[in-house]
Formats: sequence, structure tokens, C-alpha cells
Amino acid sequence: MDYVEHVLRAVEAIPPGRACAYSDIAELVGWGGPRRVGQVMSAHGAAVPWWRVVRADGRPVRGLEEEALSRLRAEGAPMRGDRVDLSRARFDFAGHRTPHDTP
DNA sequence: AATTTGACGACCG
DNA sequence: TCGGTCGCCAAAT
Repeated sequence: MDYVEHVLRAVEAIPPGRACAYSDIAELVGWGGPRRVGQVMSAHGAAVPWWRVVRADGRPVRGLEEEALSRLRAEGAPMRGDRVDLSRARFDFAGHRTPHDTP
């Protein structure tokens, strides 16, 4: 059960207007893999801002593209067409710093 | 015990 | 950029 909590905690830490990939969560948690994270999100993601977790190429969650897109756009997340521009939107957990803020 | 199945990802043509 | 292919990891069949 602990694994689930770690994943959800990580997702909750993502601020509005930012996003990160499943692989980023997996890396932060340290075990399991992106697919494992996906399984957890599928089962327990409703409780957290799931739309801020996107695929590595920036496309939103499979199956919930519509809602994810509208929420992301509403938050002002940097988008590139129908996908998140992760180069700008990615949230860097380590140190709580972001690529955008770093000079 | 073997196979299929995901809210995935890297690589290659 | 866009697909196809293969690797990955755990859970459900």
C-alpha cells in the first residue's frame, strides 16, 4: 500500500500549470516503473490532480484527453497544440525547482 | 505456471 | 513527425 501513497503524494506536489511524466514519478519514487505508476493512477488517481501527469511525449492521459486538456489549458500550462510542452511545464521534484525558474 | 493487459517509454526507419 | 516494435513491471486471467 505504501507505493500507492508515495505516488499520490508526488502527484499532489505538482503545482497548477505544471506537469510531469509517468516516468518522472517512477524515478522519484525509486522503484516500480512508469507502467506501475499508470496502474496506480488508474486505480487511485481520482483523488489527486491526475491531469498534471502526462505521457513522456506530452500527450495527456489515455482515455481522458478531453478533460485533461481543458483542465491543463484552464491552469495555463504551457501547451504545444494538443500536448503539454514538457520542456517548459515539467516540475522538478528534486529541490522543488523548475527549469523555468532556473537562470 | 503461462499469457494478456494496461492512464508507459525508448528506439528506429 | 508519425507509426511500428520491443522492453518493462505488476496484476489479473
